[in-house]
Amino acid sequence: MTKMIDTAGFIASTASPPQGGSGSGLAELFALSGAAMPFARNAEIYGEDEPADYAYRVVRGAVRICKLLSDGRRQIEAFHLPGDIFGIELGGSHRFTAEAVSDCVVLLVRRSALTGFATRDAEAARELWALATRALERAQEHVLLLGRKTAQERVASFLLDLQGACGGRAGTVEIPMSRQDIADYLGLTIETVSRTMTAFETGGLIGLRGARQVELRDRPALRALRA
Amino acid sequence: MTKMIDTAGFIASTASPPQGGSGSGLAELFALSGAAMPFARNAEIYGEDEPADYAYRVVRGAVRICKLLSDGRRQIEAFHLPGDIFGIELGGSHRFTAEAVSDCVVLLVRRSALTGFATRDAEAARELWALATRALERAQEHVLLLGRKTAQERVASFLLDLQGACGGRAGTVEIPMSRQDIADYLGLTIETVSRTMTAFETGGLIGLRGARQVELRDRPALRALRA
DNA sequence: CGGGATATTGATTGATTTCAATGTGAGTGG
DNA sequence: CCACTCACATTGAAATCAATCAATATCCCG
Repeated sequence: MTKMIDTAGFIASTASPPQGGSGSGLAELFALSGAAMPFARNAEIYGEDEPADYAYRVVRGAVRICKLLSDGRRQIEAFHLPGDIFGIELGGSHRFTAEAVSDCVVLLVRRSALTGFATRDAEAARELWALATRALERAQEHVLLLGRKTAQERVASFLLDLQGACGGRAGTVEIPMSRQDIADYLGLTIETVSRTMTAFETGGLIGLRGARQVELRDRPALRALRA
Repeated sequence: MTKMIDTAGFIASTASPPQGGSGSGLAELFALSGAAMPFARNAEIYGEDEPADYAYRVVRGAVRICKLLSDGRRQIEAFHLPGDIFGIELGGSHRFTAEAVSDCVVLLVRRSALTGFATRDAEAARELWALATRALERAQEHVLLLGRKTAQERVASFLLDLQGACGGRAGTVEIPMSRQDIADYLGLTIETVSRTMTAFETGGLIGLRGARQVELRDRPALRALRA
């Protein structure tokens, strides 16, 4: 018996925070004092080693957090969807690059506002800790994915996570990112991702309506594959 | 120009915390009210899904945080060395298993003591956040390692990280874990780890004095390899 | 001085990458 | 409205790196 909803995915969907009472203080902070900023597809939101003076919250679209290795290799560390907060750093500068996967809108608040808030309000401080810990949990799942899983297992995991994150009704998932993005997230090549998707379709596990729309036809089989 | 000391390794070595003033409140909490507990090599410190009622701090020895997949595959998420704090969870239960890599001693404090401390003291709350964020940074580096790196790059990274963590003088590193542990951390097989080490020795990059002691002979070459 | 776990080395297999070509679809301008 | 184009995706064949299977070596400990 597994949980009804995978909590392990790359998206927390903090849009509507779970805890009751006063609601999410951080989300409120963004809502009240956040400056909305639009980014075009593939635009850089912040770059590696740039000063980390702001925290960000996705309003619309999707964002990728990634790093470029010396040669061309790129690793996407995480995707962020509406409601997700990202860009908060321990040190003074960003350790990764953030880019718009699609046209998107994010809210910005000054880092100082955030830390100040957390210093004054114990609940906000806990929320900040919870945020970091959630991010850690996602990164840990990512490690599990990359460490010892086959291409099929990775793609199956990815599709199920995506379904959990932006799954519409009826098991249809809109994929907001390119095959290259998926490959760089899963530690595979686009060719392998493509081949695996095709194999899943051939096997009746999924249905492909173009490259960006997938129907999860056999969720149990996908779950079994995710190892 | 790279940093003199890799901050990216799997060990923070929080033994002597960097910030001045009152010193580390959390470390102090462990020192004052922590209960010391010894574990034999390979003993389980806590198991996956067990209630997470305690936080832990390594005093002596090494600890591995890992998960066993349905089939035999195992992924080690992190190693913890003296000074490291581990086992703090967002939810009520542990998401991984913690085991003693070698005979070791850890200090335990009740989770409630920790959270209570953080609620009362803003500085402690920040420290807790910093702890989670450091763990996140390590996991992110781990993702980078596993995502698109060759066996050579992984082993080179590992050795350099280890040197940063428990490196004695003169570039000699005591490896506290088995080849199997290393393999399960790097997402490789013991055979590949072994062959890579041998290749490094043959190439003059390292010297092996038994399996558990390595001399980093050509650090620049190893750095170049770590990609 | 065994003896069993741990590590190294060797030969072969296999999954994924790489190289290469073809297909498809969205956006644009005639 | 259609053809063009360019980016993106799929498919195919070959190469490669690491895994697997198998045997031997070494080290630690009693």
